Amino acid sequence: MSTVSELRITLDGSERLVAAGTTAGQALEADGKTVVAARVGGELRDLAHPLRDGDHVEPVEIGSEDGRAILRHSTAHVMAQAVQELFPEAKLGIGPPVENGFYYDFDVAEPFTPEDLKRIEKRMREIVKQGQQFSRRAVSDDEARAELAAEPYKLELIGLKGGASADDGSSVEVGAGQLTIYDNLDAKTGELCWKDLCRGPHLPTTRNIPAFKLMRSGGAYWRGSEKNPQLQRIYGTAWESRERQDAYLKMLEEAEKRDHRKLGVELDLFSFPSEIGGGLAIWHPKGGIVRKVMEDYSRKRHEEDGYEFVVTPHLTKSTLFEISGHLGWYADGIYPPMEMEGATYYPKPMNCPMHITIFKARGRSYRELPLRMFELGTVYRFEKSGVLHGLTRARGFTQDDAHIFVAPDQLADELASLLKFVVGLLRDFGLTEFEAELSTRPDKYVGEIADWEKAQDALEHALREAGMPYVIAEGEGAYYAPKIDVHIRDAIGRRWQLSTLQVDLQMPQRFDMEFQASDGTRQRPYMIHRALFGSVERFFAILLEHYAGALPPWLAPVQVVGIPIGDAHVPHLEKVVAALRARGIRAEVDASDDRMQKKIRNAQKAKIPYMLLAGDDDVSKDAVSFRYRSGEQKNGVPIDEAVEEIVRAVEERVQV
RNA sequence: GCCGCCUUAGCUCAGUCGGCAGAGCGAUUCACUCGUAAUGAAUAGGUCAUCGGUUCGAUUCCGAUAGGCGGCUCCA
Repeated sequence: MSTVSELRITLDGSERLVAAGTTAGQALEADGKTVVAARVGGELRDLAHPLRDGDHVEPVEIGSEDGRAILRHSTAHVMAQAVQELFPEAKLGIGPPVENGFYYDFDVAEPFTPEDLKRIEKRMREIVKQGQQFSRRAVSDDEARAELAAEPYKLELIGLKGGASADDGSSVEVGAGQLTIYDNLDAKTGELCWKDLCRGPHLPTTRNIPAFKLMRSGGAYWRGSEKNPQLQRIYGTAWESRERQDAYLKMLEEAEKRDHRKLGVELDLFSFPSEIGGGLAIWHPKGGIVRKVMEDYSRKRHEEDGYEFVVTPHLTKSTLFEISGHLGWYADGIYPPMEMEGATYYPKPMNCPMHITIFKARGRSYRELPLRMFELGTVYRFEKSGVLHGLTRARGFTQDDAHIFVAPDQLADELASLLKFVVGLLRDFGLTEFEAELSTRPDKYVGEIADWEKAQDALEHALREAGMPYVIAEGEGAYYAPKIDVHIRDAIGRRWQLSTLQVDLQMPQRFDMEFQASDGTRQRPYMIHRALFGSVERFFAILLEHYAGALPPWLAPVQVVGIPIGDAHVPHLEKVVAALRARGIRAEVDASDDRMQKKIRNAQKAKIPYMLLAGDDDVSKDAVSFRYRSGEQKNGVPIDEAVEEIVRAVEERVQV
């Protein structure tokens, strides 16, 4: 190898000559605060990485996606250092960056307490202040084993090298190539303070961590498997500025306030009484009416779009789920069987076999296709107690489930129109941001590749027709079908998976479905599974959180409350409310003996869209005065006009 | 299901270093009749989650069970 005194590098697209031995950080003139790492030849590197002739160098800013991941990973190191200083017996698991933060797993005898977290965080702040340097050092496997002899989990990772996966986070610690250890060096003396097996890169020093906070701790299985020992995981967050961190914490606070379980109690919508059982909700009148409005609207739209309505029982003999294969593959999620008169019955976990049975009830002609069956079908799935989460993860719920049977040549068009239908309906509920995922054939699949490709092409065609942004999730499809999942973003930026469209290549075959084609031959239909809300309960919960409980008028359980200034004004308001009810508006008069101000407060807390006040002035003019949720008011509105305003808002499904 | 934390009135929570418990809101009743976020007063309401142990005595300490919450795993 010849020694060169100058290197030719490409910096942000333009060529430059720099002295031999120049680091990425020097070339980028990085101060370590804004630019915290470099991308050299497409790979993320420390700023201290020495450049070679021909390198392409780009800066990585701390606020970028990569920059934040590096910041969070470095913060995880600082946390692990603090933990091992305070708990010398703690063994290290892994500590990767994750969305919005990072975690590190530790094997400790006693789980961490909130007080422990405070002590750890305090020690971390000291380490950050010390400005310890993150220093990279390449080691051989044997050297690493010797240095980390006291870290059994790290030794296991060394053994895994190459096989490390992004799934369990282990790839953060060991890459496929050379092992590296990061030493934390004292800023003044250069003395070794701590070290960790790590692929990097890292921030230049701990002082480059602008803001962080420990969030919570909990148990976590080593490498994500129930069979492995349980470690203690500490979660933290870290950001490029105090402001960004505060905004994130505020978002979490806001999310907590919007928690549908909390709003469900406050607004008297639903509950999960323990005497009924975990994951089984009862709907109170106020929640029940919202549900009814949602379901009615869904039915109306389905009717307009050519669906047929079917109803199927909640229990079925085992036969259907034996044919479908669910009893073999998903037995864990199915409630235990009931034996009756020599037969075995199950509560149904899905509706599709029932709908297929309806298809098969008689011979079908190509003239009937596409045949679209819709049912608000209640299903029961056994979910482990630890996973239940309000209405979003329940044991009994109602799917807005449709199964569409098409001739093969109808698939593409049907999918395209389905997707438009889905988006249209979601928009009507006030959701505006959609993203889709197209999940393709997984490694373990059934069926013919040609069929898979045809189905995938049809799904992709549908996405383009609908103009929906999408990403391809390679290999993420179900074993029996590719699918489109539609995600929405709610008012505070959270992503929720909602609708799903699956092209099923298996069920028609398993159930030996067929229709008679125009040429008299019998052919197998394609089947599309389509849930739009996913489940009515879950969608309700998402809407409630999206709107923070302040549902738009068309969905609000009580749309109008009449508030009299004094008792004498009650009859006047009753007249107004009667006029509203005649137009289908859910309105009532608050004739309780609270003071008017208290009634306003109550209505405001109940997030009622319209308060209509009336005193002597209004009565004399045959008018009412509006108070909106915003606190704005509009006085002396003639009754007819007031009714029209409210009816219009409900009909147009606008938010107010 | 696993790890941790929690469970006191309908709701939100205080409290008892072991001596049979309190507030606010809500509910009920009475008075007040009021112009845009809480009128005042009175009353009712609790086997302190359940079961067992320690103790002269347990809501309080210990154990088990159930339910909830945060993670993990899972999510057809």
